[in-house]
Amino acid sequence: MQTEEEILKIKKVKNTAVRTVVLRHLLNQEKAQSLKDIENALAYTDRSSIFRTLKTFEENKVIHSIEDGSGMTKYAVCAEGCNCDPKDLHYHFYCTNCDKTFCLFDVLIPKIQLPENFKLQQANMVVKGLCNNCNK
Amino acid sequence: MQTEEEILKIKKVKNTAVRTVVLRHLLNQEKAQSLKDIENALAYTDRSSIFRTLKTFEENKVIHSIEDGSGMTKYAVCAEGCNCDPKDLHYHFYCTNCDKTFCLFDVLIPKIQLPENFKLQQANMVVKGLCNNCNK
DNA sequence: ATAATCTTTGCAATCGAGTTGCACTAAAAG
DNA sequence: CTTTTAGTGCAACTCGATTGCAAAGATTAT
Ligand SMILES: [Mn+2]
Ligand SMILES: [Mn+2]
Ligand SMILES: [Zn+2]
Ligand SMILES: [Zn+2]
Repeated sequence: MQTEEEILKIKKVKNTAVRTVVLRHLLNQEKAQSLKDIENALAYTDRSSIFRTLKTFEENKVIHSIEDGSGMTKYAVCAEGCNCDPKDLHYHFYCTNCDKTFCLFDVLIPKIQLPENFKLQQANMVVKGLCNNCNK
Repeated sequence: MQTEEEILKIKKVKNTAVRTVVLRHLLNQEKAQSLKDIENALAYTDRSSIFRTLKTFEENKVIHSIEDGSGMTKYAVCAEGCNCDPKDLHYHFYCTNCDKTFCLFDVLIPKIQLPENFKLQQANMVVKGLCNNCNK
């Protein structure tokens, strides 16, 4: 597991106080975080600073965003070596009971055969249902 | 192809002026429509009426919604026989160039092997890239 | 080291998609 | 026809996202 500093160095994002603490928070969570989640966790850091940090992280592929339909965009740290291109595609699971959203890095995503002449660039794949904790 | 009246009858949704015109509009489009798209197309119908119509349609499985990451939820008429359960899952394609979003009814969606004890209920699968028109 | 320049941060204001309360109208039931 | 229920239009509001701006911090040039 890489440290915040290593990740930022690799992704060529300058290290600052806010960036370090936001990235550390994301690394410590198992579920993808919304802006509000992060804001609540980091009580003394301003929302817009976190917001801009997330934008910077996303542009530089430190994190990726997930639209899970909850109304708030969620963010998760990219896997080591991820370049946010089609080969790094993976599903996300949104639990309709506990609201957890996380990356299913281990679930194989098959090659998607698009119609003639379509070009795949990215994807937002969200599978919804009950997580193991809630499916009882 | 079913008429608006037939669809509403099958789905047990009472037919009204607003509902007919909204459904007709959706049927006439090849791409999924946002609330604003519909509002613009139906100049004399109120936004909140369209909004509530869409909610009613979705609850009764006349249409399904798509979160394509554009910031606006899109809506598309369900295929004949669709019941909005896992077996009716299909991908959606969002063209990052022309902003069209549509249902890929013809692209096979493989069985998704979820982790132990997870239960699949629905999904929001959006593949992004260039459509055949824009990929030139 | 100091000054000039660029970047990041915090705060407040704003935007806009989505949603709701309420009164009015239309349709269905009695 | 009268009562009840459902649908509509309008205005107001919510809330996540985004932006303008000035202060603070970091970097580069002199
Ligand atoms: Mn992910
Ligand atoms: Mn669809
Ligand atoms: Zn759960
Ligand atoms: Zn296109």
